[in-house]
Amino acid sequence: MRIQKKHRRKDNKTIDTRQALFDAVLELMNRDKSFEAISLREVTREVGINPSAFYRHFPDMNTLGLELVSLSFKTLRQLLKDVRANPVQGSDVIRKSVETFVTYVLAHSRHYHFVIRARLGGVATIRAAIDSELRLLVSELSTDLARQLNTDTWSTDELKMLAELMIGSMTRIVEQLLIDNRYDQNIVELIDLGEKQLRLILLGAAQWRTHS
Amino acid sequence: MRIQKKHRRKDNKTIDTRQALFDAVLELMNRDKSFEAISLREVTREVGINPSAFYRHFPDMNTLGLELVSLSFKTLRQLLKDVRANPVQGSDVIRKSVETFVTYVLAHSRHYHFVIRARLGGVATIRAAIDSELRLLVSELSTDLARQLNTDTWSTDELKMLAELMIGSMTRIVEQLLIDNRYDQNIVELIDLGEKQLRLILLGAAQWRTHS
DNA sequence: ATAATAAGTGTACAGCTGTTGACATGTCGA
DNA sequence: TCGACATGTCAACAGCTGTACACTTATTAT
Repeated sequence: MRIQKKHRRKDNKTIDTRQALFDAVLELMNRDKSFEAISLREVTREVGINPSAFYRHFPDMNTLGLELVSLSFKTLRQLLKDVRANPVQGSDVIRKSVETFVTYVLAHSRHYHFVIRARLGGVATIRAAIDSELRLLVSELSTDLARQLNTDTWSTDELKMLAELMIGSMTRIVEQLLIDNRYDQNIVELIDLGEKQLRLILLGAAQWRTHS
Repeated sequence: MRIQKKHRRKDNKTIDTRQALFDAVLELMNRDKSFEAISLREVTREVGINPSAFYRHFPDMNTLGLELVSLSFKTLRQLLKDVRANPVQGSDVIRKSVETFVTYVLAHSRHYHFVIRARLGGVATIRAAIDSELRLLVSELSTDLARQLNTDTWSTDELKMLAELMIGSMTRIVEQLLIDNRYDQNIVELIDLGEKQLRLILLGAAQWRTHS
């Protein structure tokens, strides 16, 4: 029995092509194509390889898309891990959180651009993958919030409701940030918007049921 | 000079075909195709006419999509007009508002399904059209809110921020309601979610700057 | 050095696409 | 009645698509 080993050239050409395929898809989406509308041949054309060579790396576009989803969320998960390990300090926690978040999103803009666009528009399997990743985020934030809020007045469902509201708000910010070059409306304005929305939500959360 | 008149058969066949083209697109999107991925030929096939006949009604798919946008928002505008003319009465205003909203959306589900999906995923021109309609909604809601809130503590930007938060929340509800047959998770739950989110937002709004 | 394997090329195929032009048919006003 | 016009059919086109198969070339382990 033969031992299966990873094949790679001395210049890592193999891995580069695979990466180039990812990049090509992201680039084409950046040029205003939805994932569904990108053809296999377009991608290989962009990379500069023969259409047949695509199959050496992925069985079809769909699985490429799915890998792109988990790849994109891996970087987001990294951000959240960093933040949790090294919590935001200082007086204005909310503002700084939004700022680091926006900075991070812009640094990986093409990944998040892909996610935002494919979340609703694309193929069912990809949509489902993104959805389950987002659900994970919501439940993670829920447990984070559970530690900070009074668990007597907050049920599990209500924590989820709050988490969804916060993530929903941030999602809208990302949408406005990345779609249609609309970041010409100053980034600072969007950070301001996100900050105020979060602040208002947390203000509401602080009053939740204590007023009744 | 000849007077141009609308041509219609006694059975209104003309208008029916046009309507049938709209319906075909909505139907195909309901079968999980993004608008961009629907071909002209598919639509005519669905209707049962020759591909060439399409051009008798629209110059291309894009303008059909644009008309579909304004058509969809026309019904939504009607809802809002109704609500404003006949405001929700009784003890639980928020709950009833969310209920009527959800009912209305479900009654025109295919239109809103189209809007939700095309808002981010589709062609640039259609995206822009939907976006400007949504901006209009936000500004309308802003002026509505201005009448109900203390304009001393609420600036125009802040009113817009609040309106965007509320509409964003409702948009998420619609997304969950219409995408992926996910309304099997009971509709009542979604109404509950929407109600609580709105309640929390308004709770935060009530405290906005009065606490400082 | 050689055999195995990974990666890429070239060619070919049937199927679908948008769009055109010439033609047929039904509807209605004059 | 008849001509104008709206609507629809039919056949054809060039172009793009995904995928298959046989092939060449590079890389690596033994």
